[in-house]
Amino acid sequence: MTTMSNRYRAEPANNRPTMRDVAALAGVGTKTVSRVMNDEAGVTEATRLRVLKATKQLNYQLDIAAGSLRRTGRRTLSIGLLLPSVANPFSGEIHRAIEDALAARGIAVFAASLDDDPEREKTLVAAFLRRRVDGLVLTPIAKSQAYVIPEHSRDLPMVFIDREPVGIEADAVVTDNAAGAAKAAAHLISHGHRKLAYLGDRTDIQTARERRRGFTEELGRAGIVSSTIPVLEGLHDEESACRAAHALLGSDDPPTAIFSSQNLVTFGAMRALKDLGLSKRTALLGFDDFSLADMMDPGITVIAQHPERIGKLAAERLLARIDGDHVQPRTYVVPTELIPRGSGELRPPN
Amino acid sequence: MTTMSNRYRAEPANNRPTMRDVAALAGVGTKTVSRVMNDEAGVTEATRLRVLKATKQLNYQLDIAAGSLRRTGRRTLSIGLLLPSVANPFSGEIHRAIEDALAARGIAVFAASLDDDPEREKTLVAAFLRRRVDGLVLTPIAKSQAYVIPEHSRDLPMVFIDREPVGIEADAVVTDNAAGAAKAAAHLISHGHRKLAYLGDRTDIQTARERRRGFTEELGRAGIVSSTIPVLEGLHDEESACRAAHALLGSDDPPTAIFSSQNLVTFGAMRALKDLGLSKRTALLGFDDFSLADMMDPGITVIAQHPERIGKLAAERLLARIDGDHVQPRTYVVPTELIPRGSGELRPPN
DNA sequence: TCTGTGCCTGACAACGATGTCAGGTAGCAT
DNA sequence: ATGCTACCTGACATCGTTGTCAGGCACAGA
Repeated sequence: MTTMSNRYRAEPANNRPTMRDVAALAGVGTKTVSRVMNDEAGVTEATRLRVLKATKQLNYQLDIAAGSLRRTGRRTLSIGLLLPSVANPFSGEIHRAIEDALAARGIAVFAASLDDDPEREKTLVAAFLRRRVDGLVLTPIAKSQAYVIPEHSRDLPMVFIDREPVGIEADAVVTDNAAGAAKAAAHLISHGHRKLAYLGDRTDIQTARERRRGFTEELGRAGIVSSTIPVLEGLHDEESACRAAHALLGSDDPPTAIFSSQNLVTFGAMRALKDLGLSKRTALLGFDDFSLADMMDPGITVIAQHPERIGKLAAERLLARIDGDHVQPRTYVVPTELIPRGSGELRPPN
Repeated sequence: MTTMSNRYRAEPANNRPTMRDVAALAGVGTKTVSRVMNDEAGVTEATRLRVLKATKQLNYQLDIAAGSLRRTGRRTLSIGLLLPSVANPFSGEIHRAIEDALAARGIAVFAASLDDDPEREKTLVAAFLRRRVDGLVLTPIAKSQAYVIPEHSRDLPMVFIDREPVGIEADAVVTDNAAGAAKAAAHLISHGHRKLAYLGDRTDIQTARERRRGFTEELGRAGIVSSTIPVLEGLHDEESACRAAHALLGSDDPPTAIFSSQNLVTFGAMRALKDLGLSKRTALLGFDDFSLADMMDPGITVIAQHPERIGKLAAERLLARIDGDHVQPRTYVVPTELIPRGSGELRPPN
C-alpha cells in the first residue's frame, strides 16, 4: 500500500527530519532537543548524549530561520553586504575582512553587487530586509539613503562603507581620501614637479570629489596656481582615461607628473605612458593599490587604501550595534599609505 | 503612564509590522494581504490597492523566512556558495556570474571562504544547511565530499565547481585543465622549445594534477622524453615559486621556456625572470589569466580560464535542479583559451 | 516518614506567514 | 423571484522552533 502510493510521489519521500523526529527517536520532548541543540544548561549528560545520538542518526540540522521566528531578539545570524561588485578586488578584500570578523559569531553574509545602479541599491536592500538580516553593510550609490530611515529607526544596525550616506545619520567607515590625495600631491611636488595633472573619476561620486579637493588644496599650500593645472574628470574606465592621458601628454605643454584618482584611471594612464614611451620620464602616482604594481617598469607608486581595515572596522561597528550599542553615529576614517615604487619618484626633466 | 513605562524599555517600542498589522489597517484578513504580497490571483483591484497603501504606510516588508516555513516546497530563495576566498579575483568572477544568473529569480547568495581548510568546508556547509538554503555551489577542498550524501539524497541541489567532488556523484563544472596545459606545451614546442620546465602547485589539488598530466602527455606526443623535463611542484605561493624558478634558471642547463600552473606561481616566475634579466629571453606561459598581464614587458601569454562561464553554467545547473531536473549528474567541462601576449612567443636562443 | 529545595523535563502557546476550505456576494439565466 | 455560477475573502490549522511554566523526581534535613 505505502509502496504503491510512493510510486506516485513526484519527489522522494525523503524529508528532512525535524526536532520532533529527533525527540521521538531519543524518547524526549522537543524542548529538550532544543536545549541540547542550543547548548542550554539544565540537561543531564545522559539525556544530552541520547539526543546527540539521535541527531546524528537522523542527520538532523537545526533550522535557524524557524528558531529565529520565536527566539527573543529574532536574530537570523545573517547580515546583508552591498558592494560595487563582488568581482571587484577592492570589494573582495572588504568582503573577506567582514566575513572573518563575523564568522566567530556564526553570522553568515549575503553579498550582492550594485553595478553603479541606484535602483539596484534599493531593490537589494529590500531583498535583505525581507530576509530579516541582523544588520547591513552598504556601499551607498543612490543620491540619498533616506529611504532606509524607517529601518534605521527600528534599530536595524547599519554601517556604510567607502562613502558616507546622504540624508541619514548613520555609521560610516571611509578612506581618508582628501588626505591621501594631498599626500600624493605633496610627494610629487617634493620631487620637483610643478606641472602636475589630475585624472579623475566621475564627479558625482563623493570619494572622487574628496580626492580632487585634497589634491587641489595641497597645490594651494605649495603655492601652485591651481588654474594652471589640468584637471580631467568624468573618467570611469580604462579606455577613457587612456584617451585623456594621450591628449594631455600630446599637448604643447605636457605635465611632468600625473595623479590618477582611481585604479582603472591609473591603468589607462599607464597604457598611454607606455604607448608614448614616457613610462620612465613622466611621473605617475595612482590612488588605490593593485596587484603587480611592483612588477611594472618602473613600479607604480600608489596611495594605498586599506580595504581589510575598512572591512574589519565596519564589521566591528556592526557587531557593536547588534549588541545594543547606541552611541551617536559617526564616520570612522581609515588613513592611507603612500607606497613608493619608482613611478612617483621620477623627477621632471631639466 | 505609558510614557513612564516607555522610559524603562531597553529598546524603542518600534517593532517591525507584521501581516496582521497591515491586515488590520487595510481592514482585510491576513490571507488577503498574503495574496497581494505574493501577486496571487483573485484579489479585487480595489482591495489590492487598499492593502498596498497600508503596506507603504507601515513600511511593511514580507518575511520570506517565515513564509517559507509553511510554503509548499519550503523555498528560502537563498543558496550557499563556498569559494577558496571571496578576496580571490577568480572566485570573485565566478561569484558575480552566479549572482547575476540567480538575481532574476530573486535568489540571494550566502558566500563564504574556505582558505584551503577541509574542516571549514564541513563547518560552512553545515552552516548553510541550518539556514535551509535551496541549493549549494561548492568548491571542494576536503578529501571526500561523502559527508553531504545524506543531503544530496534528500534532493538538495548541489553543484561543485573548479574541482570534481570525491565520494559522491554530483554535478560539477570544471575547466578543461589537461587540455589547457597541453595547449600550452604545444604552443611552446611549436615556437621551437625543447627544454621546457614545469612549475606546479601542490599535488594534492586535483586541478594541479590534471594540468601536469596534460602538460606531460603533450610532451610525449611531441616525442620529448619527459624525464628530461624538470617538474617542480608543491609551489603554493609567489615566494616559493620565485625561489624554484631562480634555482631552475641558475642551473647548468636552464630551460628555454617555463610553464607555470597557476597565478601565484606565474608571478613568482615573472619576478625571478625579472631579477635575472631574462624576461625577454626565456619564454613564460602561465595557466590562468590575470589583470595587467598585457601591461607587462613583454606581455604575459596565458591559458585563460573562463570564470564567468563556469559561474553561469553552475548557476544554470543549480536552477535546473531546483526546478526538479533529475537527470544523471555529470561533469561539465569549460574550455580554455590561449591568449598570446609575447612572453609565450619568445623563441629559444640559437 | 514527611516536607522542602533544586533540578530536569515536557506540554503548550506563539513567532509570521501560507494552504485549505467553507462561506458570502454579485451577476446572470431561468 | 429563484437558483446557479464564479469569484472574493477570511477563519483556522500548520510549518519548525523556542519561551513559559508547571509538574515530577531525587535527595537532604527534621
